[in-house]
Amino acid sequence: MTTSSFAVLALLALKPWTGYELTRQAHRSLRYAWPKSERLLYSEPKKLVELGYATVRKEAVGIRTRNVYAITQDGRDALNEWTRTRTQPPRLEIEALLRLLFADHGSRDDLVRALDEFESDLDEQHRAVVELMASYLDGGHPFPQRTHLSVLFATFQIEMFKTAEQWIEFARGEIDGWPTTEGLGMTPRTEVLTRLLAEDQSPVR
Amino acid sequence: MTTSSFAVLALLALKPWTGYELTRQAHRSLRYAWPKSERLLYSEPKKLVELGYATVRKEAVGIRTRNVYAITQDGRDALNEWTRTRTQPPRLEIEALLRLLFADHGSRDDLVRALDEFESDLDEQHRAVVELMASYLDGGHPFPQRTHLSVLFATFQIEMFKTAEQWIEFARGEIDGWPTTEGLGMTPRTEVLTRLLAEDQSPVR
DNA sequence: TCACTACTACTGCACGTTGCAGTAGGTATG
DNA sequence: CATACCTACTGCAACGTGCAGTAGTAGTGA
Repeated sequence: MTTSSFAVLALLALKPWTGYELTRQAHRSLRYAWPKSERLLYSEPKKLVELGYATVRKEAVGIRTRNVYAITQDGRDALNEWTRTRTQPPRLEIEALLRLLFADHGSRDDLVRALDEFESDLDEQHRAVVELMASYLDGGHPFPQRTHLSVLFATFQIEMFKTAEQWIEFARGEIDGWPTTEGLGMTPRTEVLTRLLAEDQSPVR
Repeated sequence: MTTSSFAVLALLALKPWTGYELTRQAHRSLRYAWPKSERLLYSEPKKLVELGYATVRKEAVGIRTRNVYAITQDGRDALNEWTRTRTQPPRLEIEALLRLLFADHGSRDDLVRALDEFESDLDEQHRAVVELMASYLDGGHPFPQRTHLSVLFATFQIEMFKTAEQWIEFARGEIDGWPTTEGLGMTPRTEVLTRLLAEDQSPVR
């Protein structure tokens, strides 16, 4: 059982889903905390069935069938045990920052473009969360009794999006003042920033 | 060539490294933007050699040898081309938030503990960055001419750490007001938060 | 000088995960 | 009736991780 298995198990604890529905639901609700491929979302419930944590039922849709997965009591027990285990450390993959770290191998325009792309990726996700919150106000939550959890999670997302977007604006300003991406080193401005950071102070706000 | 291949290639562009040194350097400098396993860091340079982007030289250390990898001109060209390609969207894996989303399957204590663990993981990384900045002030950067890039990157990290830590404090306060993790739904307080978020405003600060 | 420990320096392997191609029926629209 | 999009998967190669295993090197103190 991996964390991804428990993520799927937790979805099954809400209600039975078909494989396809699991991919949709994971895309909507898990994507920002635990992003997993569609492919995996089709494989995991099969593993859960083998372990006795879920059951499958074949359902007819015209000539075709689909798999409906449901959690078992053993599954609920396993889920409850999982909540008592140590949480894994966070893991952030941000290619735009990798580009920044090695920006001296490309032009200033390349770096600025990487930041632009980062910003538009964030904007897209940011807007989606804001819209989701608006829909909750209209009673649009699929599991109304869980709204308090979704909203607290959304608070985290909005905070992070805003901070990241502010930093991008800040970074653009800094880079504007660079004659090139290469070889600048510890300029007076960079020293000011380093000094602030060494005292754990924010140069952005 | 994956993004990870380019990450290793970018390290080789700085200077030649042994396999072991690559794992150390990736741990120090790439971990927060592009976290990769030690295992991969040993495999990637071999692939680069096969592609003609790097060379290996066996170096004797007593009875044993180690592999020293160096970038080729083809490698530098490939690296420069990479800076012009589309940046991948960011990807965040935060198990603590997954626990929050499904906190109704465990106790309130479990949820609070998950947040505590999240916080201590962040704290550890946060402190490491602050210390790194202090060391830069003492001229401790291994590639002094690249300090401006490292420091701008560190600015991002500090901003994100501070924001995440503030949110954790906020979340603890919210959860304190919950009688249980389960079934609360759209309470008056949650509605206040939802309304703020739907208007893209921060409930935290 | 010798035991011990920590560091250096990897490799093999099983398993988790992704991306993509392929397959094909169902449903709504004009 | 065509066609486009949605539903509903599976197979497979390749990417990536964690862990066990192997073993030489360097430094410390007894």
